[in-house]
Amino acid sequence: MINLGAKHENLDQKAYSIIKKMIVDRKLLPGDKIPQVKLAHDLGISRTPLISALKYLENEKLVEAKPRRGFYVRLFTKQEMVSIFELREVLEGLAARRAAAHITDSQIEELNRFFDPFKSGHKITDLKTYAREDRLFHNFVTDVGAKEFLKSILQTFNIITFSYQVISSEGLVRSPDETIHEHLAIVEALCRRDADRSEKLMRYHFKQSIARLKKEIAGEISETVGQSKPLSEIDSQHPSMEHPL
Amino acid sequence: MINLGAKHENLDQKAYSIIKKMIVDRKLLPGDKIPQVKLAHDLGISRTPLISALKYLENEKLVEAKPRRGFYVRLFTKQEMVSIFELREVLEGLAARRAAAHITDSQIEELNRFFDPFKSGHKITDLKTYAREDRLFHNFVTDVGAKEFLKSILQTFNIITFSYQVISSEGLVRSPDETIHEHLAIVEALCRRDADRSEKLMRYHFKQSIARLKKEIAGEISETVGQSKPLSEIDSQHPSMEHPL
DNA sequence: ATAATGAATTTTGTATACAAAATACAAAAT
DNA sequence: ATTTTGTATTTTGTATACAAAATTCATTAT
Repeated sequence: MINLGAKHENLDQKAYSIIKKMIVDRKLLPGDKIPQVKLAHDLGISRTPLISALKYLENEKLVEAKPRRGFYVRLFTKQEMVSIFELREVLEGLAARRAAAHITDSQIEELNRFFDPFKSGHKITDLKTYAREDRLFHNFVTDVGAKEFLKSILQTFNIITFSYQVISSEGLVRSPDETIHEHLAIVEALCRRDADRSEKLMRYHFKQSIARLKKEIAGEISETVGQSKPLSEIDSQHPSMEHPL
Repeated sequence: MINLGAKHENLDQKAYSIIKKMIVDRKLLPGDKIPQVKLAHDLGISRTPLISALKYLENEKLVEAKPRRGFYVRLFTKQEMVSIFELREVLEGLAARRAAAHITDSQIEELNRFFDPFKSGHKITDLKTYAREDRLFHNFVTDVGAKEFLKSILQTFNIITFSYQVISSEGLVRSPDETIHEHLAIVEALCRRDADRSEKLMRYHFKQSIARLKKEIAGEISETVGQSKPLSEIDSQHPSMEHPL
């Protein structure tokens, strides 16, 4: 039995962090019912602060309250995932622009080490590790470029995205071989502190995933993920893009 | 399986709506402490569901929890208001684009009646009525163009904006005579279902307000500098101005 | 007069109790 | 073998109790 104690932080805040981590780490899976009595007991607290934490998570959309039947880890439809990606496109675009403008030298060093194991050009097979790096990368850009409001919204969406593992394994919408070049291009733009390009590339990255999600919904694509065009062909491939490179 | 009674509201949801309305209606002002016992008594409930409601509002940033000293109606600095407007620019831009694409004929009729009392071209003196129309207009675009996530974020920002009445009266950043043309132009673009133009005009509308807010802040800082504030304090204020999110 | 001290009072954070609702399960009916 | 009904068990929503912390306010000291 874990005992959180009641010293400085309130119990509901601690419960909140722990439950959130359980969702991120997939100890609690989308659709799961939250066992209040058991969880409260495991955490060594009463139901009161636990319910406070769940209220908080409910507002963050990570948890859903069904009246008179309890709290459930939120499940998202593919349509809802499209909505979330549309928001992430706009918001992480903004975060990337800000990040490019404010990134420090030491943060650039750190950023340059992202995706190191995947720079060889070989086909990427370790989906799990790649997905982790993907998540950490997006969180890093958020941390550098966003504060309070934007940060809290994006952190939540990031969790939702990677805990949503229906479309393809590890929550990846597209294959690593397809996204690695986009990721590296964003890294490069950020390291060069090119705000406009960072934003455009980040948006493009999301536009591609949104297009893929929509295709999945329309049922026009098979379970095996396809191959995309190299980044250099973006302009000619997408004349209708609002922000061509 | 149909679930008929799944909508029955718990006391915390009712308390949530009422407190939210009290903030919108300025019965509770930014900075005010929430008197838990009194409020619970007034609402005829115990502190338990009241605190649940406050947790919810805390996550929505309408209320702030100070550990061991209670809940307060959130107060925003001008810098934070700039952050919120920058987010609104991006998000309401998205909402406007989506609204233009999805608006129905009857919604167009409704939209066309917005700002009717202010179309005469005469100087607008009734700030209170104009501010109300302004708020309703932005909420209407949100309702038409946004679902779940975007909608709940924007509704909250809309409340914050209009409950923040420091810059100018009724929460308006700029005068009606300055914004009425922008509002009418957005209405027209939406009624023509011109998605690109709707987004562009909505963004422009916000960019103008952001510029005004930044001017106000810059003015205050130069005044402060004029009063020979220590250099260290000026330095520490500078980054949060450039990097508000 | 202002500041410091320290009871008295209020408020907060949390546990617990309990009725009402939901769920699980067993027995009876189709 | 299902479906239905009835009952026991669990879970939820909410009130209440209470220790610990914060606040108030009167009193004493500087």
